[in-house]
Amino acid sequence: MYRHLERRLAQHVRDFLRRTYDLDLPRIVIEQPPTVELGEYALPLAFELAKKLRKAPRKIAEEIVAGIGPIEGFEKLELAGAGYINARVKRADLAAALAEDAKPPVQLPEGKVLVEHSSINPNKAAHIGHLRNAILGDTFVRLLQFAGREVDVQNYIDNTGVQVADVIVGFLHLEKKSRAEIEELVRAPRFDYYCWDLYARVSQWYEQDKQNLQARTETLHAVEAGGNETASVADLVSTAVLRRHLETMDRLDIEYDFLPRESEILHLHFWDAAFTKLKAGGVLFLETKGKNKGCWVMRRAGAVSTADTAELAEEDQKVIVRSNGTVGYVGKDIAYHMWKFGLLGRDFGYRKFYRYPNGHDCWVSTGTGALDHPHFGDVSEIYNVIDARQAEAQNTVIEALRGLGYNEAADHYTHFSYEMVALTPRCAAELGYELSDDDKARAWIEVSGRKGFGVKADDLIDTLIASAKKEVDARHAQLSDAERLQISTQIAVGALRYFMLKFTKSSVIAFDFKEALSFEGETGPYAQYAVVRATNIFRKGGLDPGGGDAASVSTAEFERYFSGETGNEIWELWLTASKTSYIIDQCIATAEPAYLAKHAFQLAQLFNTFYHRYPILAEADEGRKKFLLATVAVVRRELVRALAVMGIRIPPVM
RNA sequence: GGGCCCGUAGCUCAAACGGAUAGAGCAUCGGAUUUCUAAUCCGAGGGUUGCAGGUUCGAUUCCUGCCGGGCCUACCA
Repeated sequence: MYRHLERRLAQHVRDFLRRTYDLDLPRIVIEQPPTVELGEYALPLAFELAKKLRKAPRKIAEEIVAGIGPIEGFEKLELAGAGYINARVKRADLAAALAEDAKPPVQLPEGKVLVEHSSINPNKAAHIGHLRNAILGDTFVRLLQFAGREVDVQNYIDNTGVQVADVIVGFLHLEKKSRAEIEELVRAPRFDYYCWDLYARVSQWYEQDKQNLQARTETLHAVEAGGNETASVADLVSTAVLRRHLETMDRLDIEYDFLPRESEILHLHFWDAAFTKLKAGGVLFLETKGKNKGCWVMRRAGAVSTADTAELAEEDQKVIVRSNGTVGYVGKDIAYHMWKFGLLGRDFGYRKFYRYPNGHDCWVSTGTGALDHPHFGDVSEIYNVIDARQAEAQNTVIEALRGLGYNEAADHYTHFSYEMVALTPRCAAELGYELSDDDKARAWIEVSGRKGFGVKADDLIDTLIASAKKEVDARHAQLSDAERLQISTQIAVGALRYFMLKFTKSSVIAFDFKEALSFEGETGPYAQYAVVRATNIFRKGGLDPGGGDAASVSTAEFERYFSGETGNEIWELWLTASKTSYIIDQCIATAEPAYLAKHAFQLAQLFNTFYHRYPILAEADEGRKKFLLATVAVVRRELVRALAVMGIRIPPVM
């Protein structure tokens, strides 16, 4: 509702400026006044117009306020300060619309959206860095779905890369395991933990003797080529680890629709199709001299030089095809992204891979697969949730699309970039890692899968559940253990998801158990608890928490209860509740889910203050009680909604 | 060397296109509970927004330079 009124206000102001001053402003800036007493919207545009109109800002503001006329849904406009125009909405009207959950129609862009996230190398257990990726990605999916978009969720699986080859080297060369032994291991619980340790050992083994790197090269070639025993073992191992990753993410209610794998990008010759187009389009150039002689190269994204591709200096070149004829990962990524936009002219085979407990199927790519399958790819917009370190590679893919003339696609390609999760030195020490003096002085230390340095995702989730369970056990001894465990899990997931979302994407998270395990203050459980309290009011009162019997407050009653100081205070709660879809729009437009986390916290905070100040069931005045109940119903509904978009559920009790 | 990001309270972070008195949480100190559950609420202290210039009616935000930190800059992915 809030965003609907904002648009109407902007439209009226725009019309007025055109009519009165013959001015066309592309953007009408609309803000929020510092306090709700001053109104619901603030327009600083008089300052901006002062120069153009050669008048004092106050004078312009006066003219606008006097001349704009009535606007549906608004009480009036007011002049404030040195030239602000504050708009007051008709509180009762907005509240009535909110109480009945009115949803003004919105225009949606055409076409499907594809979100790629997680994309964890299937050679070891997932860690906290992967959790940030998956939680950001999954939340963005939910944001888009809330806004009404159709979304494909993809998780790219690099099952033929160096990292998988390394762990296979571990099985075959270090441990000299037979296929039967590996098959046995794969069936053990948390097989990904085994790989975590083995992968770290392989890295050490390489460092002991550079000769050992020979095994990596041979193994990688065998895995890429396919159709041999090594590749078959690699498939066995990477598939088992992948399954573990899906299980881990499912604990957080994160699901995928499709898992495109690099093995199919290779074996279905996606690259050949892309290569032909890239050569024909002049995007790639065969270097004939210098360091990159014999390689097909393209302009590196961000290269300053404006020279032709053929004349680029070495440092501005990005090697796409090596001199031995093999293609690097950026090349494969270009082909994959042409497929995403339906520009490649080839498709994967598909088969079902994993069924979630709720019955949803996750598909995987294959050579020749099922005839009957959902249609993936061929979308109009994509978001790639990939950490900031890969910005240049992502931009190179975008430039390749542009170079081929696919500007429409390039314009709708968003690198959803976020910073890494690192460990505080204290956290690293707690985990038993030996730190150099240099490391001890740092603000954070980067997680490293190669060194086996990090916090594993399942370990963190287990710790959170155990910590929540202690609290739940102490508070709800009458419940069964299974019930207490389920509540603890919901709290743990709420805490973890909120923790990963409360930071803006550009902020490095310096991970610390103390903070992550907190259930108080600005946390997920704080917001969950507010909903549980709201629900309790209805339960104790024998009422429907949906607020069906509370939605019958008349406009006149709303007007009465929203006046005065108390009215302002409760109005602020309603106003904040009305902003959920507005905030969600902002999150999508800026690709920043943290705004929603802040919003949910703010709403929960206002509710807790309200809850403390107004005893509702004890309210003697029936009309006022009905109004207070309507307040709780609306706030509860919006809070449940906002949390659901963040993938956070509400426990029955806390 | 070049490119990108960051620097805000003791700590961890906010502040949408430049806007009204820079806000939260944690920590510290002081209060609130026979109540719709205290995983809560109220209050207090805590800031030269890294430094120096510039643009502007107005700068944490934009521009330039400097200081400090991180990442990228492989015929790895």
